[in-house]
Amino acid sequence: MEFGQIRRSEQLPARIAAQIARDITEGRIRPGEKLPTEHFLAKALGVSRSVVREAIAQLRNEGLVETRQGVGAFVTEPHARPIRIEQDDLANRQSFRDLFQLRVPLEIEAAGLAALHHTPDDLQRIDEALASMSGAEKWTAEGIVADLAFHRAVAAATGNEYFAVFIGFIAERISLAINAARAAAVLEEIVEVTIKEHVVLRDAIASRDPRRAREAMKMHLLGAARRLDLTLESY
Amino acid sequence: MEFGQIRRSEQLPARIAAQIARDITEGRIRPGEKLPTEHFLAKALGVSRSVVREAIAQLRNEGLVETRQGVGAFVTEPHARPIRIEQDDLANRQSFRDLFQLRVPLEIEAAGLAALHHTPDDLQRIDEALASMSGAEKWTAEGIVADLAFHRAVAAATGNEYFAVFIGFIAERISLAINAARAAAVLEEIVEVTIKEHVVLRDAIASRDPRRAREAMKMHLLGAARRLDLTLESY
DNA sequence: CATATAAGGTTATCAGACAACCTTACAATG
DNA sequence: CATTGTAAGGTTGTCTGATAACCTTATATG
Repeated sequence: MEFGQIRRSEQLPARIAAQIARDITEGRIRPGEKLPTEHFLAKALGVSRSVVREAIAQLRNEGLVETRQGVGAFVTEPHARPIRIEQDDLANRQSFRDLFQLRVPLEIEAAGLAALHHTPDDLQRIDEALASMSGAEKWTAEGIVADLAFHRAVAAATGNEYFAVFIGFIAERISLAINAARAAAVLEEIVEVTIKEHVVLRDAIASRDPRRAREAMKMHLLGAARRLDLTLESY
Repeated sequence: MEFGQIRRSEQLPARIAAQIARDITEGRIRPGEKLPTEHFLAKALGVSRSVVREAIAQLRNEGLVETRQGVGAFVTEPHARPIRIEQDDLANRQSFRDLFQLRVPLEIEAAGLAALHHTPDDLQRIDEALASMSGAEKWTAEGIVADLAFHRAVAAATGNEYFAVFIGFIAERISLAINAARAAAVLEEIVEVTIKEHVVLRDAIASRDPRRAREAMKMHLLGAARRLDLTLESY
């Protein structure tokens, strides 16, 4: 039983912002159109105007609307939005598999780059993460942190800032989804295999042979997919 | 002189949010640390608490902080945040190259999956993007939109929601950065080569041969990198 | 026709109050 | 002594009401 994972209910501004955002992204309010006034929204939604303002501030920050004092809030033309993946998004198996599948080529490439570019500091960080993982007796929060740290250390060793950002982002969400879906005891047998594969990967990176590192990462991820009962294409 | 383009002075919440965000991203307030209380910030900054709250709502929406009622606002871990890449971020060549390098394995994998999974609708959308691109006389906004549409259509044909999300995000940022960095005339000669490579890729996907599709995407992207004077590792 | 002013409406900010929640300290109980 | 309950103090979340700043439209004036 894992405490500290209880979700707090969302606050009013966030809920209202999400609802308006949905209306926008689903085309019910189109670019150039004006949102109802703050006063109207407050009345219609049964909240204070402050809450509406905070929601609109969020939408403005996301670039979904722009406000003109004295006139109103207008929906902007669609443009690039950040990538977000909430824990709820990965509750269904298909989405989880999709993200895992995305992870594979990224981390294989990262392994190859890490073999080419790692520094002694990078290797030390990889080793520290490995050591933390060996110490974890079970697939507990510590083990998850160590597994994440290992993958992040590999990504950082690529010397490419965006591999570090994207892999850190993806690996964390996958780990959290696994943790949310599994009882700790079930994962215990997986840890030993994972550590072995991590060691092989570490050694491959240290050998500065990118082909070997890529192969080791591929084996590790395909093994992880199998252990998670995920079917991925192979060719 | 462009009227209607005059920048409105930023509102107080946006300015305060930006300042706090700077303090966070520049390490003056670290992950896990608590922000000063709303009351304190309002007094220190000489604004009302509502303004502070709107600013914090923005930061919360950006994922930079999380708030706990009765306790305070805390800076989140970097990997808990959404992925954002602003156009400014790609103004320096190293960052642009890093993102391009990240793009390569993703789109190669996407080509393979698209070869396996595409539907007739997917293929039609790829063809429509190709047709739009052939019609563009120059590397104009239309050409950029068509190029993006092509890559997005390929990503959508994977049948994997996250390939679509991530590749769409990355390809768009790269296209915008290229557009910002180049005069239109300089890119004109690139268009013809790009179209040829797109056609080869399209045919490879349609053939349902993932190896051939991957090879075609690899050639296209490595060619694009060469044309952009980017040096990528090969192995 | 052009310019100035007034009126009405909307967003931006301010101030103050109370609700809900959290943390800490202290008292009561077994 | 350990555990449970309660009170106090502080913080965020929401509400109410007011004024400032801005925008648009209508009307008056030269």
